[in-house]
Amino acid sequence: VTTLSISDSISENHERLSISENHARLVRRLDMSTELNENDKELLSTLPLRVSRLPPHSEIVREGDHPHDSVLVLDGLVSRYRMLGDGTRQILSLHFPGDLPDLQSLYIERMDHSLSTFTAARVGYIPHEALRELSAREPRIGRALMTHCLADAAIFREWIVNLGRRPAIARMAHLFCELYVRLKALDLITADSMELPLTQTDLADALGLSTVHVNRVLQALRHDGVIYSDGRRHRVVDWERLKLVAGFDQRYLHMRNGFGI
Amino acid sequence: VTTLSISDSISENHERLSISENHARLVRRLDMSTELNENDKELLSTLPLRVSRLPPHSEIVREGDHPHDSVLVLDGLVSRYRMLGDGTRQILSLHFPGDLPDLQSLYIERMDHSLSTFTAARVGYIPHEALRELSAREPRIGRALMTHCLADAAIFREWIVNLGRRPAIARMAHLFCELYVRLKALDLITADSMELPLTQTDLADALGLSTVHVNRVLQALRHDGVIYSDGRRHRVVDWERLKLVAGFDQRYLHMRNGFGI
DNA sequence: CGTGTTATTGACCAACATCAAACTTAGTGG
DNA sequence: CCACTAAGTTTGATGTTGGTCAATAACACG
Repeated sequence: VTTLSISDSISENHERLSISENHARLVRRLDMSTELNENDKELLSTLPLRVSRLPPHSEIVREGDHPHDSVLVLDGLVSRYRMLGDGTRQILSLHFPGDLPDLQSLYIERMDHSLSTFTAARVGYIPHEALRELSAREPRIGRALMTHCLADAAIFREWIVNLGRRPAIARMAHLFCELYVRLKALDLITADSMELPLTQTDLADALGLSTVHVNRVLQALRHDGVIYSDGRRHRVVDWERLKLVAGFDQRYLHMRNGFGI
Repeated sequence: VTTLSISDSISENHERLSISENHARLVRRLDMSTELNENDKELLSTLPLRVSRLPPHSEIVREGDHPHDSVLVLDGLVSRYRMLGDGTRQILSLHFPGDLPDLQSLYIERMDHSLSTFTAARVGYIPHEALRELSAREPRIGRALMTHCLADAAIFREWIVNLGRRPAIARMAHLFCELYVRLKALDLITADSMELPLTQTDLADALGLSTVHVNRVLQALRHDGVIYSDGRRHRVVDWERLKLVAGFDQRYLHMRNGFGI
C-alpha cells in the first residue's frame, strides 16, 4: 500500500492490514513530532489494540463519558465537536489515520466534547492502563505522547486565531492549508488533491460560518484559481496564493524537519 | 494575607512573601485539578524558582523563542497571544497567580505564541530540567503537571466554541463566567467582584470583536443588570442570568469538587 | 494643568446570516 | 436503466450583527 486514502482504504484488501500495520500508523504519526528510535517503535508495537470498524457518522466517545481507552484512528476521518444548547455545533478538530484524538482522557477523566466519525472508519482502542504503564516505564514514549497532546493544543490555539481574527475567506484558506500539510505528512495527498468527505455544513461548523457563506467563499476561492473543489475532492491549485490568502505559517504544527511541506 | 488581589499584592508588604509562599501558589493551583498529598506538596516546594518582578505590558516569552524555563505566575495578570501580519492581536488565554502558562514548552521547543504581562507582575522561572527530573522521579507530579496542560487545552476548546458559535453578548458573558469561576477558585473574588486590569481593547482582542462593539456589549450587560463594570472592576450582579446569557457550564474547567462555584 | 490613554457616541457600512426556493448529485429499489 | 428520494449545493433577496471612522468625553498621571 503505497498511497493511502482517507476514506477508501476501508474498501481495500483488508488481508494486507496486519496488526503491525495498525501500529505502524501510530509509530509514523508520533515520529512526526518526536524522534523515535527503533526501540521506541518496538515498544509502541506491543501496545494492545482492539480494532473496531465503524459506520459513517457514528459517535465514538460522547461528551460526559469517562473513557478507559484512548482512540487511535486507523482509517477514515474523525472529528471532535461540541453541541450547544441551541442545536448548533462547533467542530474542534479533524483527525486522520495515526492520530490519537482523545489522548487527553488519559489525564482528564470527563470528556468535555464528543468524538465521532465522518466516514466509515476503523479505529483502535488502547487501554489507558497500557499507555500509562508504558509511559511510566519508558519516558521517551511518555514524552512522545505528551508532545502529541501538546501539538494538538497548538492547533486549538491556531483555530482560536482563525475564528477570532480572520475573515471568512482567510479562515477557509487556513483550514485548507492546515489539512493539506497534515495530510501531506501522512502521504495522503495525491496530485495536490485531498479527499475530504466534509459537506459545506461541516466546513461551516468548523469555521464558525453559515453554510451559505461557506458556499460563497468556496466559489470565490475557485474563481480566483486558488483551489478547485468538486464535492469531496479539493485540489490545491495555487499553494503559494492559498498560503498568502490564509496568512498560513506551518510552524504551529510543530512537525520535525522533513515532514509537512 | 487572606484576600489576595491580582494586581495589588505587588504593592503589599513583600517581607511576608517568603519563598515557600511562592511555592504555595503553585501547590494550590495544581491541587485544583489533581489531588496532591503532603509528600507531593513537599516535593513541589523543592523546585528551584528564580523570581522576577516585571513592569506592566512586558514580554515574558516571545513567539519563536526556545525557552529553558517554565513560567509560574506569582502575582499579576498574564496573557498569551498571537500577533497577525496585519497588526491585529488575538489573545489566547489569561493567567492568574499559580498558573504555569507556558508549561507546554517543556515538550514543544518552539513558542508558537507570546506571553506577556498586563499588570506589574511577579513571575517565577522554573528550569525545564528540574521539572523533567521531578516528573520522571515522581509520576504523581508529572501527572499533575500534565493535567494542568490538558485543562489548559480544554479552555482553548471552549474558546473555539465561544468564538465560533456564540454572539457577542454571550461571548462576553462567557468570558466573565470563566474568569469569575477561576478567580473564585483562587480566592481572588471579593464581594462578587473581580479586578481585571483589561481595557476594552484587550477584551476585544480576546473575544474576536472590535473595541466599539465591546463597549456596546458591556453597556447592554450593565443595562440588563447582569454585571456592573466600572473601569477595572467588574462585579457579577446576577450570576444565574450571566450563566444563562453565556450558556456557561463550568465542567470544561475540570476543577475538582469543592473548587469553582 | 496638560497630555496621553481609554471609554463613549453617532453615522454609516460591510460581512455574514437567514430564509426560501431551485437545482444537482448520489443512492435506492423496481 | 429509470424513476424516486434524500442529501447536499447553489442562488437570490433581504435582514442583522458587528465593523469602521471620526469625534468627543472622561480619566489617570506626572
